[in-house]
Amino acid sequence: MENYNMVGDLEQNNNSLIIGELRQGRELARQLQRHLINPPCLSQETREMLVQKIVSSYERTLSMLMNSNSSTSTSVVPGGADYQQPAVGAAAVQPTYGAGLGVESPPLSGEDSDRDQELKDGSKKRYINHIHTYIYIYIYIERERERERVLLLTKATKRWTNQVRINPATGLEGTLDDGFSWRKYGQKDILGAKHPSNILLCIKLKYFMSLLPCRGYYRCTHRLVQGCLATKQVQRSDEDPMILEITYRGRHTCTQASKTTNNPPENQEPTNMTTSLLEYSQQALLQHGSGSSYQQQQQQHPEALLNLRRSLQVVTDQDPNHHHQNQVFSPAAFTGSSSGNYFSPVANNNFMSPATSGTANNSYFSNASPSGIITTTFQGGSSSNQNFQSSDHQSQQSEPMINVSTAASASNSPTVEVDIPFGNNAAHEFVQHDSIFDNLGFFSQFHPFEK
DNA sequence: AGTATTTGACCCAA
DNA sequence: TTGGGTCAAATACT
Repeated sequence: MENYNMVGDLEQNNNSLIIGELRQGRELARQLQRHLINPPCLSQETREMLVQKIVSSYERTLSMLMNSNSSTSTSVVPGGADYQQPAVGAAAVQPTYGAGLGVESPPLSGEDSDRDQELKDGSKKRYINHIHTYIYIYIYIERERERERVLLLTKATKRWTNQVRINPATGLEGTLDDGFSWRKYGQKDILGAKHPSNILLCIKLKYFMSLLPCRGYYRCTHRLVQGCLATKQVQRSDEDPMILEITYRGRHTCTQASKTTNNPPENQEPTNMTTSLLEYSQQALLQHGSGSSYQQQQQQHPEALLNLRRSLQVVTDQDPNHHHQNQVFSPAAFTGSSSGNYFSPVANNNFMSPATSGTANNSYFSNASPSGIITTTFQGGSSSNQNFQSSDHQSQQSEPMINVSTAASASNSPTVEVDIPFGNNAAHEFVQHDSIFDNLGFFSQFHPFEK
């Protein structure tokens, strides 16, 4: 009897402690909630301290529960004369919690077994509720942290812009491959754009392949796994539709930053970007000259070209056999980096020979002019322009092959995918050009049915 | 099946 | 209210 009372007292004490811990945890969570919902008035350290306190509180509670369970399972005999059922609050912390933690509960017997089982189930539910609450708080805190990080990135980090000029005579001049892998997460129309955004209107106005003025949003592929917050936006320049603006934000903190020799972390800043691009291009030229990707692409090309041609064939109402120019590309053949729709603007263009290009006319895609100008400018911080004249390229063994494949999104926003396989860094980009074909000279080069 | 892209909806600051 | 930026379900691709 005395022994039971002693155990009961100990249990009461333990329950009180547990309840106290839970209440403290709840209060801490409420504090944190207030500070997260209201405008931030706590430092990151204070928040982390609060979180740590909450975690500690729950850990202590769990520890007590475990102890409580182990002690009662060995010394308490349920149903004893002086055995006191815990108070309502304490019921939530009875030894039966142990079941939820994988700890065996004391065996039940006699008439009280059903009643104890009910208590056990109720306690388990409350326990699970506590755990859920904790998890919710944790998730909420983590989300807030992430939002804060992104906000910081948006407002505080440097931005710089890399501009790539599209030469009407030769196609895209330059690389959009910066050595990093990106994942597109959004696209928006650019308001106030000078060019029509309605694709039907584009067709009426003979804006064949006139692409919708929009901005693509990209983030580092490793954002989720490695928390890399680097982002970039690709859009056509408002001043010059033949210039693509690639605006970068934030440094890469992922493993790419260290692995990508072309773009070491410090070169993510505007000051060194030009140098990086120059070195990058030169290295790419060398890699391409001895690389095996060229052969591979040679083999891919005929089929790809057929796909391209099929996609360009649009039958009109007037003449089913006539290939009309003022139509939209079929999306299917042009999406994806591995579609392999290669055609090069460079002179040395063996892989575009008629023998392997099906019925497509080689002249549509090959151009006598070698690679022209890459205009690289930076905004914010230092600025510089770097022109890569064709002579630079000709001095190399081989020129970089520029894969320009056309693509159309489901939103009727045809895009031009520029895939420049520079060595192993053959990242691809989808770039919006809404007036590439406004220029008839440029248009005529890429349209295989009007020459 | 796993991964990437598209795209309408949503949030928020100006 | 509007526009920039992001989310996330649907879809496409490999």
